[in-house]
Amino acid sequence: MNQYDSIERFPVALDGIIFGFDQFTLKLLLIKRDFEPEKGKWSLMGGFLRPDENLDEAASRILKMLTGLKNIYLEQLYGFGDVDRDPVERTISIAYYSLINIQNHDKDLVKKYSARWFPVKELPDLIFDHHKMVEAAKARLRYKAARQPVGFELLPEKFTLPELQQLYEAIYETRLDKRNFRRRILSMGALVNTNEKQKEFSKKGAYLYRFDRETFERQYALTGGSNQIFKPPNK
Amino acid sequence: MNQYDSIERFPVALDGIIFGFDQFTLKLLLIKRDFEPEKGKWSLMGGFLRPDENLDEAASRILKMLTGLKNIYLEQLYGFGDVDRDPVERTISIAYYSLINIQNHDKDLVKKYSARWFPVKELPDLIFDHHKMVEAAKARLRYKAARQPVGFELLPEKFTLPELQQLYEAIYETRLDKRNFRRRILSMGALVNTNEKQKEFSKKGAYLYRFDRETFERQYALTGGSNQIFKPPNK
DNA sequence: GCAAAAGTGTTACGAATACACCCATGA
DNA sequence: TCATGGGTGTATTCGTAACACTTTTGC
Repeated sequence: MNQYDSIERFPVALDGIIFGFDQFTLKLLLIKRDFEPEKGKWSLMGGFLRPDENLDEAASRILKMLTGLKNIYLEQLYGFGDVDRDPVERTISIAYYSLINIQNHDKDLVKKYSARWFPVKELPDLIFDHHKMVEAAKARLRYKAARQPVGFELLPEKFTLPELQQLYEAIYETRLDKRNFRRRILSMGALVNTNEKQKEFSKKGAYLYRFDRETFERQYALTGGSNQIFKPPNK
Repeated sequence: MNQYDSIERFPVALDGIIFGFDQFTLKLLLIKRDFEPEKGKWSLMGGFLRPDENLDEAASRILKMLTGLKNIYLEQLYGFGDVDRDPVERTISIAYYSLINIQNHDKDLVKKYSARWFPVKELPDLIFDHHKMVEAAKARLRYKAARQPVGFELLPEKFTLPELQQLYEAIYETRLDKRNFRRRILSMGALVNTNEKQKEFSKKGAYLYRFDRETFERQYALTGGSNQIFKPPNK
C-alpha cells in the first residue's frame, strides 16, 4: 500500500455524447441498455476507466466500441459526480462529446448495442444525469463551432454551402441569412470549391466544397484563437 | 457487492486554482507541501473526494480549509487523469478554480499550510500536472471575465475604476485605453458610484464604485448570456 | 507651481445586418 | 413553362478603436 491508504476509491466512468448530422438534422447516438441498472432505457454510450489508459484514451476506446471509428473529434466536457447519480454505486463520470461523420460509422455495431440516432430536438428520456450531460454538450458545441472549424467534422469531406448552413442553423437553432452566411464562411478563405456539383437536392445543383485545414491553420493558428470564425446571432 | 464488481476504483482528488488580486497584481495561492510525495515543493491546494459529498462540495470544503472562506466563486475546470500523473498511485483529479477577495482570507490558515501568494506571472515550479491546471484556469478566467461579471469577485465591495482596469489588464495581460474601458464597463449600467473617494493612490482621488448585481441580472440575465460585457483586444 | 493620477468626447473605420432578384434545371 | 432551390451585391447601422487635454490636490 501507500500513503493514500485511508482514502476512498471510486469507479470512474466515461460517457460520450456523440453528435452526427444527416443533411438536415443534428442527431445524437444513444443506446438502449440491455443491462442493469435501468435496463431497457436510453442512455449515452459509456464505460469504465481502466488502470492502464488515460482519460482521453478511455473515451476514445469507448467511442470506437460503438462506432468503429478512430481518430475522431473528441473533447472532454465536464466531470459529473453527485453522490446519488448512479443508484448502483457512487460513481464519477467524465463526459466527452464527439463529432462524427454520420455516414462513416459502423452500422453493425450500432445494431449490436441496440443504438439509435435521435434528433437532438426529440430526445427520449435518459438515465441518471445524462440529460445534463447532453445540455452541456450542446452548449459547448455552440461555443466551439463559433471559434474553431469543428463543423466540418460532422460533414462528409465534400459538402455544399446549403448543407453547411443547415448544420449551423441546427447547432444554433436559428435561421440564417443565406448571403451573409456565405460571405462570412467564405471569408475564412479556407473553403475550396471543387467545381463538382451535388444534384441530389436541387435541379440546379450546388457546388461541393472542401475544407482546407492547412490554409485555415496558416491564417488563424497565428492569431491565438481570438478570432471568431462564425458569429451566432443574438437571438 | 454489485454488478460493478470487476471494475477498478481510483482515488478522486480535487485541486484548486485560487485567484486573488491585490491592487496591481493577479496572484495564485499555492502551498508548500510538508508531506510526501514531492515534500517541500509547491503545489495547488488539494484533497480527496469523500463518499458523502458531491464534487462541488468537496472542492468547496478544500478551499475553505485553506482560506476559511465559504460561498465564494468556484467553478469546475477540467478532469486530469493521465496514468502517471501521480507517482504514488493512479489518481483522477478534477480541477476547480476560485476567485476570492484577497483581503478576506484567513492569514493564519495560510501560515498553517505554509502557503503563499504568487503573482501569476512569476510562479514557481509546481508538482505533477499542476502547471497544466493553472494554464487551463487562466484561459477559463479570460473567457469568463469577458462574458460574466466575475471580475468583481476579486475586488473589495467598493473599488475604483482604475483598480478595475488594472484587474482586466492583469487578466488579459495587455494595456487598455482608459476612456474606452470606462465607457464599456459603465455602459453595463450596473456600476454605482458611491460618491466616496479613494485617495490612497493619487492626490486627486478616484471615485469608489459598487457592482450592483441585481441591476446586472435584470439587464443581462434575460439575454441568455450571449452578450459580452467586455471584449478583450485581439492582441 | 508642479508632478501625478483621474476624468472626459469625438472622429474614423470596419463588421454585421437587412434586403430582392436572377439563374439553372428537371419535370 | 414553371416550380424549386442555388447563387449573387449594396446601403445602412452599430460597435470598436484611436486619440489629447483638463482637473484636482498633495507636496
